Amino acid sequence: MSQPEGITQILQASGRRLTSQRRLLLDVLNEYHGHLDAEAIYALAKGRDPNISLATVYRTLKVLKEVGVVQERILDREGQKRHYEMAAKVHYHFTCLECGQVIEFESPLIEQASCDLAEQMDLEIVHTRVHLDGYCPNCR
Amino acid sequence: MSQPEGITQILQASGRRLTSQRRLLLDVLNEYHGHLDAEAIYALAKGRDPNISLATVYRTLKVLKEVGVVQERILDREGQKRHYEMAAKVHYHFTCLECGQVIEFESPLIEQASCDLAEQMDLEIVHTRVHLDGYCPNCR
DNA sequence: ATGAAATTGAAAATCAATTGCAATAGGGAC
DNA sequence: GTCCCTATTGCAATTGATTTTCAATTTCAT
Repeated sequence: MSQPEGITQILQASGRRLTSQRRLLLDVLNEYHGHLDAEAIYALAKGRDPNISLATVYRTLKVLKEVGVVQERILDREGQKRHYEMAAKVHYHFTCLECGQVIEFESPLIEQASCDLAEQMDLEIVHTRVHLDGYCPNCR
Repeated sequence: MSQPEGITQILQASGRRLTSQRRLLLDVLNEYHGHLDAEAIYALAKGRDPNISLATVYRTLKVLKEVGVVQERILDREGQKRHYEMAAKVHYHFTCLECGQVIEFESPLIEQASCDLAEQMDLEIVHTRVHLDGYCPNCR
């Protein structure tokens, strides 16, 4: 019930299978809709299936990314690790350099900037990554 | 002559020294103003000083980053490695997913979007990362 | 020139992410 | 339901970028 029906089909359409591990990870991602890193996802998943391995987490995230169900982000300025979330409508992120909180936002202006550029330079833009960092109201 | 005078001062102001290795890396970064990764910088530097080590390259890039002389970027969507360039006026990047070419661009719209958000959410924005990928005119 | 402190090279260590392999488990065909 | 082929898994080992440790060297204020 926690899975949108489509996902099985999406996976199977590309000859993939919906295993219990994949179902579990989808559950986790759906429930904790923040921006989890692989380690955090692993920890949460392990709480329900102690046998799941970190390698499976990475492999599953890769698959879910490929089929467009989850999105991968680099949220910390150091870029050391990646964070994952269920694919949602286009939005961007702001990270507070002090407390680490992540704020999501949308921005038609940015979309327009990207369209402008595409037209002007004759590009086909597939993906737009935008990330701001700075200080949130509490920390500034 | 290839070094802006300021850099020595900038380094020394923070109790750092301008060593031959640092001078060399600054030369390299100034001459090849593209977006080099640490390995490429290392290769170029090694051509002139075979004794320089990769660790020094990383350490120096870190220092130059800290004093604001170079900027670090994540240009490939995989985010596996970082690229470096001399700090210049604010600009963003587009990477062709096919041929890998990087196109730089400026965008007042993006700056405005970021200012708008800052005001609206009461944020202080320190840094704006924007990166587009897609296909360049030749590859689309 | 002297010396304290910063910096270096080389090798080892980290850390996130990936991969090889043998064992396991989906899920279509019967 | 049973069979079988193949995708997937867990585990351990590996990769690849970056960082750190440490003894030796170099910078630069005095």
